[in-house]
Amino acid sequence: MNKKVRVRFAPSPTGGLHLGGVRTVLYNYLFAKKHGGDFILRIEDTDQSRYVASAEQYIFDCLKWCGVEPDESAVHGGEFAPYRQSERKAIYQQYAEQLVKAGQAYYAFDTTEELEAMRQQFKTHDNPTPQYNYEIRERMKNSLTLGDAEVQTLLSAGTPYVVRIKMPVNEDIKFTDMIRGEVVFHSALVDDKVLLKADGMPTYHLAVVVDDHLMQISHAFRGEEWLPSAPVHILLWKYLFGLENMPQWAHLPLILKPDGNGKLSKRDGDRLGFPVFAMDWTDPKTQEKATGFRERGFLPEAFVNMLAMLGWNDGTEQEIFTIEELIAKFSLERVHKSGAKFDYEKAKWFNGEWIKKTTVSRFAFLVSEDFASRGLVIQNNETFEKVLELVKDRCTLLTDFYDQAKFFFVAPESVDVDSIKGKWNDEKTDFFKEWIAGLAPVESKAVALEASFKELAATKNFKVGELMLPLRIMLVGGKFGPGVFDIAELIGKPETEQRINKALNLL
RNA sequence: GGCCCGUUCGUCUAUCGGCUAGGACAUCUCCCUUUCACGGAGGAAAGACGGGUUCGAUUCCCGUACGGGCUACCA
Repeated sequence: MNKKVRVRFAPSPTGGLHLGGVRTVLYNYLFAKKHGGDFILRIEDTDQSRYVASAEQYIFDCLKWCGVEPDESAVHGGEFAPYRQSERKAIYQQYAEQLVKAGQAYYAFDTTEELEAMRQQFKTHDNPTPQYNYEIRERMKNSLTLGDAEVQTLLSAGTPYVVRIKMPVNEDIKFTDMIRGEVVFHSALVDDKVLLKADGMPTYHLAVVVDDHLMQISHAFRGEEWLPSAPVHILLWKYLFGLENMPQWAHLPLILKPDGNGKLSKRDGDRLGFPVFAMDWTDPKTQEKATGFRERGFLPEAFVNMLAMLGWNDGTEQEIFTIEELIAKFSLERVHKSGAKFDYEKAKWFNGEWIKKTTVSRFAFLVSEDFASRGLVIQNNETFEKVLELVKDRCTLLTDFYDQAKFFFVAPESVDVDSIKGKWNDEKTDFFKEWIAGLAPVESKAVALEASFKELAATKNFKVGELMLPLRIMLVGGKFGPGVFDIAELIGKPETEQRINKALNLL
């Protein structure tokens, strides 16, 4: 390994960025940073008709939020620009031509209808989906079966064509995957994949090989779903740039649906009620909306931590890692081979742990934004942070703070007096009136409030227990929240008095 | 159908031939808390199956079964 470590991620901008994608980026990033290398972001806008600039921006925003920004990309620049496939079109065409000239690829003029007819014709019970392979290509309309003159005529007439790779008839194609070890494919079982489409754009197969070479990629990470097409890429490397220059491959295990089986899809989020995208995402084509982890109230540190553990661990029992720790400890040898079902409950647990260990000032602003979006504008940041500190142990998502802390700023709309009505009497009413009247007009500390409360209860022969729940319900509205006297201290005497009186009227 | 990959508690996983199979999430019980959480203690819960190799297999090999991925002019 004498090449500088250089990895890349190549998202399709129209697909958003979901769990599997973020994890691939993350492993790329961790590996590059660990080895002092670079992380490049290339955009797979192969289908120009669907290319949307805002969707590309979305990818960058997600990576920025996650803290795994690329060193080089269409927005960051760098020595291997351009980074959008659409802007590299001519480069791919040149390599496709080179392959055709060398007899390693060929022009194919078959129309969609002709391909469909072929599939119908050769379809059998044992072979439901006939492939355009070494046998079939002899019976199709391409530069292998047509004479040179005819091919030239078609070409000069502007007949649409694609370039297909010519798979060898009998060859074992093997390579060593960094995660799976040696993998062998037989060339006869792989079809003649399209390399260059009729619109002149490359398919992923050509683009990935050409760009990995030109961008000097040393290690290539991608999902396991790409494993079956690896032989095409290996062959392309052999033909174009030499196997000795090929990056090392790592095929990552898939992230699976929590229920049943299969790859986690965008749909599963809606169906099961959890996010699958890093941030809120609107499909540019269908306008379908999907919520993101960020908007659901996840801290990026927790999101990244959770994703890192879905397919890797350091061999110890540690589960909470900072990104720096992940970089230091990440190793491909410890990446798992089998897919992992996504567990939203565990994801929330990670977030709860991160909220607990993070100082509130780090996310106070985010929470205040959430409050504001629900119509509660925070005026005093100092008390706001005190409140967050008080309730943070009860929150697993940033959006939980609203329900847990709302009553500090506005009196509860509904007060659950039913819970205490049954055992209520005039003596209790008198107790509360007397207690509140006896309080110092300015601020009182929680301990002082508690002492005076207990003292008065004792002189009036009440058990403190009979009065604590009523006080809580008066101030909070229900049976939840942190210590009552902490609440009373923070909301201040006038507000405390008001809430008590309001509740007494209801009783 | 074909090819490829995989298989330890419900879920995520540890184990690189010696295992009373460990941890975490979820679940259950108890404790703490004059609320709800947090926290603490404990319980139940796993090596797909069949053959080898070996003194000894969860671990290595081979079959079988099951699961997944791919099988487009999508990535």
